[in-house]
Amino acid sequence: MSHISESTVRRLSHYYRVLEEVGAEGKRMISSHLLAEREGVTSAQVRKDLSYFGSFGRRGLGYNVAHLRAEIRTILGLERRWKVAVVGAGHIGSALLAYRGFLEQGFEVVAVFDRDPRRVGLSLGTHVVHDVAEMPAIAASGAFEIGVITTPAAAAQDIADALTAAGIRGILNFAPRKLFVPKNVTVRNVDMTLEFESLSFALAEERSPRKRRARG
Amino acid sequence: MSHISESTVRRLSHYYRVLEEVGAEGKRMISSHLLAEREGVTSAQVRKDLSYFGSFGRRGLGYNVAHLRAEIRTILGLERRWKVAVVGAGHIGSALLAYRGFLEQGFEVVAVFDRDPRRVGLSLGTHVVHDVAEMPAIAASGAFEIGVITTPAAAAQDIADALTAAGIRGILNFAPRKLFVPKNVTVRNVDMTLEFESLSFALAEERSPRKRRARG
DNA sequence: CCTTGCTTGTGAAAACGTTCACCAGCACGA
DNA sequence: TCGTGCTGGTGAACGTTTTCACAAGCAAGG
Repeated sequence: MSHISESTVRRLSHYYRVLEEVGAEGKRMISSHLLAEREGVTSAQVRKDLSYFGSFGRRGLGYNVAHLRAEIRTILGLERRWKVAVVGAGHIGSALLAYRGFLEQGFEVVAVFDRDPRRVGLSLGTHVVHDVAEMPAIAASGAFEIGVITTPAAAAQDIADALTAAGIRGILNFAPRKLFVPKNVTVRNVDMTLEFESLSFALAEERSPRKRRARG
Repeated sequence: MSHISESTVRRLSHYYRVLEEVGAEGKRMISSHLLAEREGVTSAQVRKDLSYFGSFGRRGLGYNVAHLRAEIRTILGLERRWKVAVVGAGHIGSALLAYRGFLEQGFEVVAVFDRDPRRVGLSLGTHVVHDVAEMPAIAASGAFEIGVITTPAAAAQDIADALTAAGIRGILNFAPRKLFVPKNVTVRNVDMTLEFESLSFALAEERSPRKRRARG
């Protein structure tokens, strides 16, 4: 087991949230069954996911809420603080900056960039928008580890290239476009257009389910 | 083959985008190999995905770009126009309203709601923010088919309950919380917190890969 | 100490998704 | 007309993820 599936990692994030809630409710212990129920998965799934990283529970008792939360926090790399740069100061970039939840989770925006001269120099929350031309130098200086791309789709690949060239190995891409990056760079996508279309498919299908095709 | 996997649907959306680009470049035909290359998957995957819905290509030639695009458009249910309501007029909701790309893809925002009396009545782009208390009646009148939840996490489930009670069967959830809905309702999630954490895991792992646990 | 009731951790099985490999079929040129 | 080169469609093989099912282990109570 040297490779953890992305599904497992995503579920760990979910478990983490549930544990926060459950902890706030004052519970000390939680069983895999209860944890699973609150997340809409099976208890075996919970135990299997956790088993990839160690044995955190006690038979007959369940999991200690605070302890398991701390373990998952470490597994997800949330113990340390990640420095983030946002490239693209449009609507999504601005919304992201305004969301204060990230800081609490260990993500700190340290720089904002945009290509548009009319935006450069503007204040966005506590940040001043820098010219994207300065980005490579700032990235190469080690000022941040994660680049968030909130530019239009057409610019996204160029930005990704610039980020990777500057040594950035983590990219969160909000642009609706596939990014090609070197193997040692990790990209995660947030694509609401995709989700809208997936929803459209599900709703359209429900009304007129496809028929089994005749054998050709 | 009565069930199409979500992965396949997502890839269809991606193919659709590539076809738009390729069409704009003036190409008439495209092979599964080329289409696959531009999307970062295998050609067998492309052919398999499409085969679930019919035979759209011609052996020796490939796929007609305009035709395949139209087929996928139909498959995804993008031929019709979907009416959308946004619940939560905060940063994300506002960013969403400002994004004009949705209309082009067949999604039209017809109403915006918020609970906060200070926001109700405000103009957001071409929309006036309504009180969320009016939402159930408007939803039940059939004014929209898709509800987008951009409220804080704590309110998300209540909104989802209200939407489903009013007959809405498609929900796009931006709140970082699992929504429980009846079986005939489809939920898709856009969760940037999750993606940040997944990225954090990948970056943390890269630096200190887990060791194979000793057998217990 | 021993029994009872509950829960974890995990091999094995099942389900699911992806890739392979090859036949069928088309255009083109000789 | 026939051969060549290329491409789609698809059953089968493969790999991965999820679920099942049960032994191992802990707490509590008598």
